[in-house]
Amino acid sequence: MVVDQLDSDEVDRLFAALADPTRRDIVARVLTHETSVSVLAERYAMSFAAVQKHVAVLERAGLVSKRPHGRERLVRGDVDAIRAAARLLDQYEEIWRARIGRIEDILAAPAEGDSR
Amino acid sequence: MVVDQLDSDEVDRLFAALADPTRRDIVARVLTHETSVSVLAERYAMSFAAVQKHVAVLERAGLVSKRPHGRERLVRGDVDAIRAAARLLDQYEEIWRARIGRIEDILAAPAEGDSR
DNA sequence: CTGATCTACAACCATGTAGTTGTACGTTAG
DNA sequence: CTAACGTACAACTACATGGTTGTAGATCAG
Repeated sequence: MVVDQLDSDEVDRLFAALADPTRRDIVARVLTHETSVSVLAERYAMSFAAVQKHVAVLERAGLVSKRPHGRERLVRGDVDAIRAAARLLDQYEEIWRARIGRIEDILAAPAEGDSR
Repeated sequence: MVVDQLDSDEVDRLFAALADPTRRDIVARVLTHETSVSVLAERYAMSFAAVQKHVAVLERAGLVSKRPHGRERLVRGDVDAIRAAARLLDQYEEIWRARIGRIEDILAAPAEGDSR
């Protein structure tokens, strides 16, 4: 299990990595099948090197990891990174819910200085 | 409520907008307080125009919206966009869980050709 | 061993992004 | 009315990013 406390740079890399359709597709694929980079590359209308770069971005973000298998590198998705991102978003929703509480406080309090 | 079906470009904009610490901070702030752009700008060590641009990025991503209030524009966070992003991530986790099912199938099946 | 395959990496180009400053315009305060 | 304020937008710089091609090192197949 991965440490759940992400610093700002890690969050940057996480969301930035997810902000590209090719990379999201790669993540979805390697979450189910561990796949070599070259097999991945066949699926996309770009060069092998371009796919390699996308994988590197995902790896720096912690969304995938590679392991050597003979001459190929098998890429596999890391669901923990996705959960960490999801937790982040949940925290924003909690901030939002806290606001509701305050509004209800305001409504519950009798209007002071209601100078309309 | 916002339409929940996001196309690829919208997802790109969503995650890209979240991939910046200043923008995440702005979102957190305006989720609780509706805040003018100039008041927001005081909080960050950059020019007013730079903050304005960040707000514009967030707006294009659907994470905030602006409403005119006299000469100022009040920015408020939209939690629906955050929920949409969270749902996206949940879908990746579901993809991952589906893989588990398949692994269990493999384990359940008697080993064929178990040539160790 | 030799050739084909998979990967890594560097160099390069085009484009987008984050920041700046400057200008212009509507709105509020006095 | 005039001055100050809040915003919008354009132009510019610096740098990151997504793509390319080319080269080189490991590893596998025959």
